[in-house]
Amino acid sequence: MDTAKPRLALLRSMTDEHVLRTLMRRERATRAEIAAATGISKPTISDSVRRLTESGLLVDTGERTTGRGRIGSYYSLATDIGAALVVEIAPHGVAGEAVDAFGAVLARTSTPLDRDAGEARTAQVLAEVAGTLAGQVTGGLRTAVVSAADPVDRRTGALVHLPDAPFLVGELAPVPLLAPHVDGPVLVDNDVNWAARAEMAGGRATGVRDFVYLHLGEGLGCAVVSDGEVRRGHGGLAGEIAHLYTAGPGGRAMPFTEVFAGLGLRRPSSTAIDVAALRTAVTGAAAASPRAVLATAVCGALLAAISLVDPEIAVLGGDWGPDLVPDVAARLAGEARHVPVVAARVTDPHLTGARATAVERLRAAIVATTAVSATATPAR
Amino acid sequence: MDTAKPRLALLRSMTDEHVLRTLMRRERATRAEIAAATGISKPTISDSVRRLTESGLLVDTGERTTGRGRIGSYYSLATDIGAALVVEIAPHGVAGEAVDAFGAVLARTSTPLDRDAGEARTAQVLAEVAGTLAGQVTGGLRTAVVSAADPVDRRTGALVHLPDAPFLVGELAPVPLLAPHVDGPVLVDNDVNWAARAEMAGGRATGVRDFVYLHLGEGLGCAVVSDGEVRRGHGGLAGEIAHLYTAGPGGRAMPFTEVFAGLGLRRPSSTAIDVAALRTAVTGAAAASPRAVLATAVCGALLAAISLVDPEIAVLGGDWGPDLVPDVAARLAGEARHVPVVAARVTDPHLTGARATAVERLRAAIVATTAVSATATPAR
DNA sequence: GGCATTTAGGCAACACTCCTTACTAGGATG
DNA sequence: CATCCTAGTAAGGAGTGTTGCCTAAATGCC
Repeated sequence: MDTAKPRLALLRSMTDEHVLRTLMRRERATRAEIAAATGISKPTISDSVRRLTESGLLVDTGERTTGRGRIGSYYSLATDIGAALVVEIAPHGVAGEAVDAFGAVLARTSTPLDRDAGEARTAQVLAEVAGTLAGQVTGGLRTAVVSAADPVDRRTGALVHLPDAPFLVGELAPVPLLAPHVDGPVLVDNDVNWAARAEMAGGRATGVRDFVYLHLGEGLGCAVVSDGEVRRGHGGLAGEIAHLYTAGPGGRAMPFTEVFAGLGLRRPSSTAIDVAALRTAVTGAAAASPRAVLATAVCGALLAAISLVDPEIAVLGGDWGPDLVPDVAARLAGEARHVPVVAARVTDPHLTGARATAVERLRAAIVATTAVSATATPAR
Repeated sequence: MDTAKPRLALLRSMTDEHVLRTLMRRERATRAEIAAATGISKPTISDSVRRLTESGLLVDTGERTTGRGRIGSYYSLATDIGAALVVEIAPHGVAGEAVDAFGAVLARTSTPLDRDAGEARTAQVLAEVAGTLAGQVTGGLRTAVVSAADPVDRRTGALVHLPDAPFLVGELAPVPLLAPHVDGPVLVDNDVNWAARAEMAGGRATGVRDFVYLHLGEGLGCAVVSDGEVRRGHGGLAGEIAHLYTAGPGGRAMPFTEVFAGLGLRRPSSTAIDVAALRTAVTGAAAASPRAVLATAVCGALLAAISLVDPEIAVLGGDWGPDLVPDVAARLAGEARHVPVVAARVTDPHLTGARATAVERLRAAIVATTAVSATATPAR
């Protein structure tokens, strides 16, 4: 049954949720202001504020209203209500933030890493970042959201290595590493998905409920957004397009990743794309050919996405994705089905996307403190 | 704000919903039975049943309990509470059903059509089927769910013709055609998506939340199920894979549909696949070659789906899809990423899938009769 | 300076919902 | 015929949210 059992306590917890969510948007407010904002009557709001203050979630800030009329008391969320951890794990380093329920960044830290620092070192740095930030917030970390530059197993949150794709961060399991510092759930997803969420909330895909975000950098990735949500698939590997068959040099069908091998655009003894070499090949005057080959290959991947997910637009991101927008758009326009192709806009999209989700989840955790439990009492 | 305003009327409507949904599962029940099933107290249930009876949604059936103890009265949904229309539009004819809130089929009718009956004739038959069924149910048709053997525009519900794909049913707009006979919303989706929903609810994909359903018949189609829902994409064209680039004869990259043109497996002067010819080519002893080409092409399409949506399994349906399961499975097993490939199981999947959704939507419409409106009263 | 105005908040009464705890009704069971 | 068992009812209570009126205190106008 999806409808909760009707109990008076349910109404009360709904009122409390309205009050809390209002104060997550407004920083501070008097009871009369909360009543006006929610449409709930003043006595009911007063009751709720008294309850929430007693349970420690709200505090009287000591500030008082000025201006005409009776002086009112301002209330706000308690300062020890907790924070959320946001972490970005990339081959070049680990960056972390602690954000509060308003979305404000309370603390920030980052540690650079050598390209081949190794998994043990990365794990150590990740734990250090979490520990540092946990020590800087009152109320502790109540949830964590992690962006990792590798595919993520949806169930365990661990990073996974796909054959013929670069393993940038390496064998790493963020969930157990963060558990000592975070008192709550840890959500791990790959950086491409976070970038797509960032574009959806304020970037080129604002308000778009169905689109794809193609990440073209050292690795190849794609985020699939359907009905307003990033879809991760059964194991979390949705959008891992390295093995997608596309058109390579000479019109031959081949996995996307092999197109780069064929063009000699891979880093030495690696499956990672050599971004510098690729840019040179693409910008060189006499180099019309590799550029056209790449545009065709990208176009093939886009056609697969168009066929399967019917996006409203396609966003190209990553180190060299935006450079190819005109070529891909022109090439795609000649196909039977096509969509607008635009370049990604959000800078630092991985942290930006993860931050918004972290705030959401922190807010949900706070609200859940007062929510009536959904477990129905056994029938008699 | 996603949380409704807390009002006492909300609790009451939740109680009413519990009562109604219980009687949608049980056909008839006494108030004490409803109380036991929902966990809500007997007096509250009695109140709710009185309200719902007065408003005409429930009726005292006149039946009485037998056995020890005081005699109880059985209640059930009113017979004039309405029904849902389920229609399947295919090139070979139009089939329709009227189903009640229990999922029982109240009436059924079908009209065969010639292959080239034309759109006007199809529209006429559709309206006739709806009119016939509307006249056979008390309470009228409160919603309709339509399965059509062509791509469907998600916003308008109209059938659309994609280039280089067969247009089996033709230019048809079911929504305005059904409007005179249905007092409520009309949902149109293509037959492949309904088949996938049928496999999800009792077929090969029972309980699977992420999978793809490949329809291989006269046309080529695919249903994408992510997080337990069929994803339709921006315009409703998700899964229209005719133009997906895959590997054709000689390892050349080409749109899926052109593979069949290259093999001479299209109907004369048409973009539709010649299923009879295909089966002959595939079962013929000396015909190992076209069979391998087809398996490879299907495998390419599957790889695209695996890359983009990460399914748990792949289901092959359609006229000749199940025949190719062993070949495709073997071919796919050699790829870097693969999933189990199984044959579709549900017979008559289009009506089966649509029926379940129709019942769901009918139930929701009935419950909405009593629900408190979500529109908050303006703040004062 | 005096006074009406304005606004936050408190209080009391009310309406409503659900629950608990009896209690009643009336056929089965022995 | 006494007892048991069960559906339903009645009464009372606890706990919501709302309305309407009141107070307190600062502002602004005359």
